[in-house]
Amino acid sequence: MDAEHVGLREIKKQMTRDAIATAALKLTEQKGLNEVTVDEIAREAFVSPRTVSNYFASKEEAVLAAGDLGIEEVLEEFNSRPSEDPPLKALCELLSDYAREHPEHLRGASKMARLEQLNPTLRPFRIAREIEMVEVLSARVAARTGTNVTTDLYPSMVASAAMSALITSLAIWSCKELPDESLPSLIQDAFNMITAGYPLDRESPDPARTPV
Amino acid sequence: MDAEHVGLREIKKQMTRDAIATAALKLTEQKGLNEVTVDEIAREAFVSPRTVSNYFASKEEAVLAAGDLGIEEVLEEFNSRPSEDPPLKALCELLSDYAREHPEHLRGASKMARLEQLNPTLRPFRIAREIEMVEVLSARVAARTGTNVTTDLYPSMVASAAMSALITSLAIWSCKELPDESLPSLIQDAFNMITAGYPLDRESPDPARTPV
DNA sequence: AAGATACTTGCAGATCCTGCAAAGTGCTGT
DNA sequence: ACAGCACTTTGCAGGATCTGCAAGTATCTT
Repeated sequence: MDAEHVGLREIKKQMTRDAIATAALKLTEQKGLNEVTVDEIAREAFVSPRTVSNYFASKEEAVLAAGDLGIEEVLEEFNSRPSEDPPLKALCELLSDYAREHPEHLRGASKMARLEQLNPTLRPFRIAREIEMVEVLSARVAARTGTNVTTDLYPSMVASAAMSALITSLAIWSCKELPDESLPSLIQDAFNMITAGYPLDRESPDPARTPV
Repeated sequence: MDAEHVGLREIKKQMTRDAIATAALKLTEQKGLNEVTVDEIAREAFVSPRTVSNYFASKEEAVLAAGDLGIEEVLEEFNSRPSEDPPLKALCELLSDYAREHPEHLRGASKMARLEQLNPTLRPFRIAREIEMVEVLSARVAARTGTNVTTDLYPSMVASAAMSALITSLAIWSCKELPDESLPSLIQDAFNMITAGYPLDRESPDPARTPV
């Protein structure tokens, strides 16, 4: 069995997974998640209700799977590129590059944000996924810097700060309806605020804030 | 109707709420949340199953309600004490003072952390609560500093960083089984790392890390 | 081609959650 | 005190979710 070789089985599996997720997302956009039943999603995706449960533990997870950014890939890259740069610098570059090169994904993210406001049931699950990523990231930061996740403050706090920079940037960018091009620099601003130690809380009277 | 006057009704309501939450926590500690049914919780708390649903939307929320720290109160104090100090400084003081004065609550927190590892269903709900607090905090930071939650990076990032400092400190303190007295200074270390701009990511080669 | 393996499906049972209406309990004004 | 009001508890019914299990179907390996 080659590592290259992807069987028909794998392909079909991915296809039904996508079909279910897409169906869930579509129906949710139409009627709101509360009005959508698993049976409906199943019908829309041309599978049995039982199969839906085989792929997702709940409606919510199905919807979220559809709105998935490729952030996992970014973390993957962070992992596989063992540069000597300090973690926050590397992450800043990776994320702002990603924002520059894949604006589609990020448009999708802001769509999901709106969907989440309309369907609060989604929140806990989305956030749980976010936290999982932070934990993965913490471990990698620790590995890179020779620190220890369970005993040092550093790795967890860096991971959390980086995620916060990304999420906050996205929220502001989406809320202000800024053009795609401005997102990368907004992300850089956020990271700068982190490494600058949150100027408003130090000597400088003027915060690094983006004016309205 | 005085603002002071608390009717018998209110008292009873709070009591049944506590009874249900306590019952949920107790049973979960005994058998694991998966093996606990709402009916059981109801029996343990001497109420009908329907009443359990009246108070909590799910078993998970009932369990979490039992392990509630008094962090809301701390935020309350942050709100009601309009000092001129920068937010991160004020929060650092408030939280480390709180850790010094109410170690019981924080012991409870680390118990809940263990419970959460054993019962992963709890995670999404706990985290969702955390995020809610971050959002409240963001709003207050914004109000204090004259910034805007929806257009400025500053308030959300500060709130998130502060929560991260608290959570990470608690995790490490709990994991290392440190004495109660050391928690406040650990929290201060975490806040120092924030305002110092995460030393490892700047010029200093030596991170502000706590050695094993 | 044939056996092993993995995916899909239907069904049954347990549980959860909600609306509704009836009964119980605390509250308020006279 | 007591009558009327408001809120809470409760049981019941119905719809929905989730899981294990067993049978059927498709894919993979040799």
